[in-house]
Amino acid sequence: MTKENKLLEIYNMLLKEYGPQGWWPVTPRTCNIDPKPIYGLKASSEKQKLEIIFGAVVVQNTAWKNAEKAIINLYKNDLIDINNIIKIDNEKLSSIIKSAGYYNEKAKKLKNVSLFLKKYPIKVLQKMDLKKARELLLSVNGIGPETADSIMLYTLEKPIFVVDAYTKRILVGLNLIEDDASYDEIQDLFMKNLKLDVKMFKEYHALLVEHTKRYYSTKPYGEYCFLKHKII
DNA sequence: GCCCAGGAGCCCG
DNA sequence: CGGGCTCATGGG
Repeated sequence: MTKENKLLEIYNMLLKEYGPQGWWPVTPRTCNIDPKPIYGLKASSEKQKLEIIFGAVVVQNTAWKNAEKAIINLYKNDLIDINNIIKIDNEKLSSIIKSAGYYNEKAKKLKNVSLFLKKYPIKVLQKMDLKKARELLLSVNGIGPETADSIMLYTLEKPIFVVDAYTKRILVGLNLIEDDASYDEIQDLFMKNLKLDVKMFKEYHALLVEHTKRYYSTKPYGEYCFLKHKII
């Protein structure tokens, strides 16, 4: 099987096994009393798009449940708002996102991102050339490759494949890449062998995360991974 | 007590 | 350019 076919086959099998994941979870527009990010919604409002961007920062190297609490707390304090984030003092912001861990760092990051978005609003980034938008995002202190690509894919809806530690772990497990493969290398593998499809890229990344939770979170990684027997 | 979670920046050779 | 260190809470 070619790599192209393998990558597509993996996607189809994961989708069949787990069903659509509906990433990225966002709080419904009308739900302001008891905010909670829900899977399977379309981020239609500007606030929902901003929630995804802030969420991408807050969830860095953190369990989603811990990040989710922080996002809900931001929401309740009317901080899914660029200007309010810029206004609030670091110490107070830190305490609000405490549950997500690295709260001092992440408070600074949220401010950096907000200042950036004031200069380059979401709508402006959306119209921009794909490579240019990614480059600008990466220039923000606190936005690395995975966070930039998550924003590109889930907020700006650009056809970029999001790579994370899990993606690599699974691909190494299936002997599709070497364990020293770089971020860009892995991203190229997906983007050069698959149709550039935003909807599919969103699902694929989410499915890989789900697959990791089941088969690649405890060593030895991928021991009972059902893909191993089917992907040759 | 340990390990890990939907990473990134900085420093150092 | 790459490896090691730091940032930190909460659940298993």
